[in-house]
Amino acid sequence: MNNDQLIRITRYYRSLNRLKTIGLEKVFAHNLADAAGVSAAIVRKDFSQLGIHGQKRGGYEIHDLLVSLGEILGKGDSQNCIIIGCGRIGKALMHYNGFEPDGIRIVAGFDSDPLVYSDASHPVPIYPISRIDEVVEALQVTAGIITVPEQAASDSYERLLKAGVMGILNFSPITLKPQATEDGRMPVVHNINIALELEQIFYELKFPKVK
Amino acid sequence: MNNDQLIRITRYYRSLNRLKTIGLEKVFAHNLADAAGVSAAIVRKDFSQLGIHGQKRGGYEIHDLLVSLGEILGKGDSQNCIIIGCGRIGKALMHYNGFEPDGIRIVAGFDSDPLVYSDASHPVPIYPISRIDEVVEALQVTAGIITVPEQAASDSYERLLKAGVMGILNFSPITLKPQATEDGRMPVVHNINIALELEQIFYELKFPKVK
DNA sequence: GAGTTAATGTACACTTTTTCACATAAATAG
DNA sequence: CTATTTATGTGAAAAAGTGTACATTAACTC
Repeated sequence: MNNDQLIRITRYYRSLNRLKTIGLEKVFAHNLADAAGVSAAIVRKDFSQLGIHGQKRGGYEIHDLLVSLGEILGKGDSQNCIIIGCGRIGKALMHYNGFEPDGIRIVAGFDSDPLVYSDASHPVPIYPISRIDEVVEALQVTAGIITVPEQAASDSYERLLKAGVMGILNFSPITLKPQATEDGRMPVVHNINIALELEQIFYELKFPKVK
Repeated sequence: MNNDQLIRITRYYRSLNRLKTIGLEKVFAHNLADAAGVSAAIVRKDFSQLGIHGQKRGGYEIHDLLVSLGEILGKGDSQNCIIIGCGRIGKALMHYNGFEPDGIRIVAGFDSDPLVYSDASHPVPIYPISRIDEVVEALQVTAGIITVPEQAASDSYERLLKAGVMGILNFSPITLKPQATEDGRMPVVHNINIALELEQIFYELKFPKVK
C-alpha cells in the first residue's frame, strides 16, 4: 500500500465514523469522496485494490467498510503512546481527548526536569527520561510523540529507538529521518513542523494557483 | 510551482539555515538532498526550474540560495497570524518561539469564553471572537490557526473567511475544505490531524514497507 | 418482464513526478 | 597543458498517480 492511499484510508475511516453517527447505513463512492476530499474514481479504485466490494447500485455498507478498514488499520491492537517533553505542547497533547475514539492511548510522559516529573497533577504519570526503557516495556508502548525543544530532539529520538519504540511523531522543528536500527528494524517517523506549514500557507497566499 | 515542490523548498530553506549556522558556505545538491530527505537529482531539478544556478564542481553558495529561496517564499512580507481557540493547544502555540526565526508573528488570540479573553496573562492579547473583524483589519492578519474543539471548527472557519483571513492552519479533527468566497478568492487551508498521523504510524508499523 | 436508471469495477489514456544518463564546465593533479 | 575528477544541468525514459469512459450489475418503473 502506498502512502497517499494510507492517508486516504484513514480519512475514509474517519468520515465513515461520522456518517455512521449521523445514522446512515450505506454510502456511495461519490459521498465518501466528497467527505474525504478526493474523486469518486479513486475511492472505488482504493476499495477495489483492498478487496472491498460494494453492491452495484447499492453503494457500500458503512458497517462493513468500517470493519474492513478497521482491520487494515489495525484497530483493536494496542496503540499505546508516550510523550517525550512535557512542556506546553506535550501537556496539551496529554489532555487531548481526540485520541480515544481511535483507540490510541497516551500512557505516560517523560521530561528531564524534576519539577515536571515530580508533579502528579497530570492525566498520566510523568517519568524522568532515564526510566524510558522500563516504562516502555511495562506499558507495551509502540509509539512516541516528541515535543521537546530543538536541541533535545535528536537525543529524544535516539532514546526512543533504543527503548524499542519504532513509531515516532515529531513536533520539533528538526526533521528526524528514519534509520535502520542495529537489529535491522526500520522506524516510522512523521515530522510535523508547524512553522513550516504556516510558511507554506503564506507562500500559497502570495502566489495563488491559477488553475 | 507545485505543492510538493513548495514543501521541498521550505525544507531546503530550513536546512540551509542550519548549515549556515554550523559555518558552512557552500553546499552540494547531494548534501542538501540528504538534509531535506530527497534525491540529489530532484534538488538540482528544483533549482534548475527556479532559475537558481550553482557552480559546476563548486556546488551552491548557501547565502545566495537563502536569498533566492527567501524571495520565493516571501520572506520580509508581514506574516501576521491569529489563534482561534485559546485552550491548551492554542496557548501552547502562543508561547511557541519557533515562529520568529521565520518571520511569522502571532499577534492575537480569540476565544468564546470570557474567563479566557479577560485574562491578561498571555503573551498576546485575547479577544472575544465577535471582535475578529476589527482586529484582523487593524493588525493586518493574513493567517489564522484553528485550535478549537471539533464542534466549533466550522464556525471558526467561516468567521475567519468572513473577516478576510484567507490562510488557515486547522488543528481540529474536522477536515476543512477550501471553498471560494463570495468575492471569488480561494482560501488556503492546511489540516493537521494529530490522531490521524498516529494512526498512520501504527499502520506503517504493523505493515512495514518491504521495498 | 422489458426498459430505464444508478452505481460499481476496471481497462486505458493522460498527466505529473521522479529517476537515469550523460553532456558540460570547473578545479585539480601530474 | 593534458588528463582526470567532481559536481552541475537537463533531456529522455520510467514510474506513479489520476481521471475518463464504459461494461457490468442491480434495482426500480410501468
